[in-house]
Amino acid sequence: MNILPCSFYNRPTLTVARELLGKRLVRVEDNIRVAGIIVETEAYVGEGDLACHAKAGKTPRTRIMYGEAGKAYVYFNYGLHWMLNAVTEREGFPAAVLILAIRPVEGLEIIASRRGKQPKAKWTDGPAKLAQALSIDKSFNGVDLCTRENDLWIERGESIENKRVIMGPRVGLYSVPEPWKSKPWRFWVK
DNA sequence: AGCACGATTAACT
DNA sequence: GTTAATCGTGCTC
Repeated sequence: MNILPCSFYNRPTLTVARELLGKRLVRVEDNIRVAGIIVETEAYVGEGDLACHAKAGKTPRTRIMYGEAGKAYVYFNYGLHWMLNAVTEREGFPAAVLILAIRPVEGLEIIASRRGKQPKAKWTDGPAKLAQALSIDKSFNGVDLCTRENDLWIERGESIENKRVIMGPRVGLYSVPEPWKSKPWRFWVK
């Protein structure tokens, strides 16, 4: 079985964010695989991280992040967009890894049908773009990513050497105070 | 019940 | 570089 087990996610969030690079995000629609290699992630770590939604504590929205590692946390933003996260760390500690970008490798026709108005390089190079390309919305909030049952999981993929990995500040955190705004908790493949 | 704002995107100039 | 699109969430009254 190539699917990453829940134990993969039940570790420090920064470690999971780094190791998700090169893994294969898989979505199954009508028995057709739509998938891509993860090339960019960000870590959101606990109530103390003022960039993390869990800064507001346990609410209906953040409830999933307090649950078991290996669940999907999907939320709606800017009144338009869905974002996919993987919940990390032990139950009770709210943390997750946001999947920011993938490189499409399977189901290219389906992706093109949803993203074809844009050039290929921009099909899945943002969190809301890949959610649209893989048809991920609120119905996936809270689903288990560690099984084949929910038509959404993450598999082993490519090995990414450290020298190909760049770390930098997370994006889009306009009103987040320092030092959280500048924490180098974004990881991407060169 | 009302309000300000957001882990973005695409289409502008 | 700037900006509209668009609504759920969490906070205040």
